Formats: sequence, C-alpha cells, structure tokens
Amino acid sequence: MRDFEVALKAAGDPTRTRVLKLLESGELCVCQIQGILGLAPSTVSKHLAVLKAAGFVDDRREGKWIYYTLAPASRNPHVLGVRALLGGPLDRDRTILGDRRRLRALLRVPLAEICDLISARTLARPLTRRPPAERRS
Amino acid sequence: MRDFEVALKAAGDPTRTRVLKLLESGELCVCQIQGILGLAPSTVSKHLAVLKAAGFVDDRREGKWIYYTLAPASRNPHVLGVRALLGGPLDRDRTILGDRRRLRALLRVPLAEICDLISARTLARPLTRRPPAERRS
DNA sequence: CGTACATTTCGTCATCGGGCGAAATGTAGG
DNA sequence: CCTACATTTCGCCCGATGACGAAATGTACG
Repeated sequence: MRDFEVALKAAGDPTRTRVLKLLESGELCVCQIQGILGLAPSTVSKHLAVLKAAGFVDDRREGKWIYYTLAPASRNPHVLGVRALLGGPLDRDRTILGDRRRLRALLRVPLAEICDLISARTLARPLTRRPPAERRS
Repeated sequence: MRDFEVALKAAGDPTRTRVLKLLESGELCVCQIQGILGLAPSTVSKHLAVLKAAGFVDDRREGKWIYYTLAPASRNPHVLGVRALLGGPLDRDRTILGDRRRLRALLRVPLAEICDLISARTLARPLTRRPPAERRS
C-alpha cells in the first residue's frame, strides 16, 4: 500500500504532473524544466527528487548538467499504471499545452544560454493559481 | 489538471484507499466502515466526503443509515482510470486483506448492533503506524 | 588551484491535511 | 414533541508539504 500511496502522491501534485508530461517529449535537464515551470531551482530539484524516489524518473549526469528522463522500468509496481493515466484528458489541459509550447521554444535555445533566460524571467509563467485572491488575514 | 489532482489525492491517502477497496465488496454504511477502520466517526465521514467530492463514491440515505457505494459513473474523467489501479498488487496487501477479513465478520452482525461493537473497540484495529508516535489514550 | 556554473541540500516559513471531540443535523419511534 | 442514534460540521492540534534563499556540492575549464 505504501508504494501505491507514494506513486499517487508523487504524480498528484500539479507541478510534478507538469514535469511528467514534459518528460514525455524526451529527457530534459533541470534548467530546462525550471525555465518552463518558473520556479526556484531548489524547488524544481526537490520535485524531481520526489519523482525519482517514487520511481517515475531516472537521472543521468552529463558534465555540469543533470538530465532527467521517464524511467523505462520502475521497482514501484504502480508507477506504470499511473503513467498510463497521464495520457488521458490531461493532453488537452491548458497548462500542459502551454508547457509544451514553451518547451518547443526552449528546445531551440542552446543549453548554455537557458539559465540566463531564466534569470530574466522571459519564458517562465507560473501555474494559474486556484484561489486567486482568497487569502485569510 | 485539477480533476487529475483531486482524483489522485483522494485515492492516494491510505485510509481512503482502504475505503475504496472495502467498497469493492458492495455498498456499506458509515458505521460499518468505521468499525473496520477503527477511526472516529467524524474522521471517517470526512474521508467519505473527500471521496464523494472527487467522484469516487455515491451516497444513499436509508433511515438513520447512510450507505456509500462506488460510483458507477463519475463526472471526473480520471476516476475510472484510478479505480483500475486499485486492482493490482493492492489485492495482496496485508492491510487490505485484513480489512476484507474483518468485513466478512462484520457482515454477519446485524446493522443495529454494529455501533455498540464499535464503542467496545472489538473489531477495530488501526492501520499499522509508520512512526509509532505517542497518542494519548 | 581557483573560478564559474548547474544542481542539491539545508533552514525557514506558511499552508494543507488528517486526527480527534463537541456540537449540530436529520431521521425513526415512543 | 422528545428522545435515541447515525452521521456530518466545526474548531482545534500537530505533522507533512511546498515555496524560497543561502550555503554546500560537483564538474568543467582556464
């Protein structure tokens, strides 16, 4: 049951769902993912660690960059099934489509220049917030 | 994406996973579920409300009792897929098997007597705790 | 070596989520 | 009506989680 919980909680966070959908296009390095999500590098790293611990992704170091990819096989028996769920109505989701569009643009930029773009906040756009102004005071 | 998140978070909690697996045996009233989970009625009610809001279950009132059942159809397009995940390795899970065993015993008890049994804590056995934290008793 | 840079780890903060008990709600039966 | 009882709602506590920035790590390159 623990594996089931871990798999569903890993994929059930909207940010991590976006990452999994991004990785369907092939392996990406952290800074590319960060550029699309528009989050702090430490935050992105943590999400990737959660996905890795759950068995969704593998990482691979290449020089300064670390590439993440969807794990072709997982020791968590539930991961495969959860991955299958990602192929449904999610492919028509606005955020997912926007991420894919920005990914296409980003893939045209040489890797070495991406992090400069990130700091300029050119491509990053935050996830549409659910309660836009509902803050308690 | 919201529907996806809601569905995975609803099913990803171990207590709610147990409830979903219990309901595979057919509809159950709250006090029966409570008897198996060994949790406070308010807690059970809240979990059922989450499952209902996510589109996993329907409820039906009959006299004093409220019966919950797996929803034959859901407005949440992801629920069906998540439900399919419950049929995997989870059927060999110790907790799930124990729940089923206690359910069989419980189904032999007349509904009117169940709540007395509950208060006597005869059947209830808590989910094996991950950190055996100190609870007041 | 030392610098530059991508990534992770750590510490902190605010919010979320699950647990409970008490009170409210709703229904059957006297 | 009033009581009994199943269930839900509410308020609270506390541990888990996601966000960030700062510091640590690891790698390439001069």
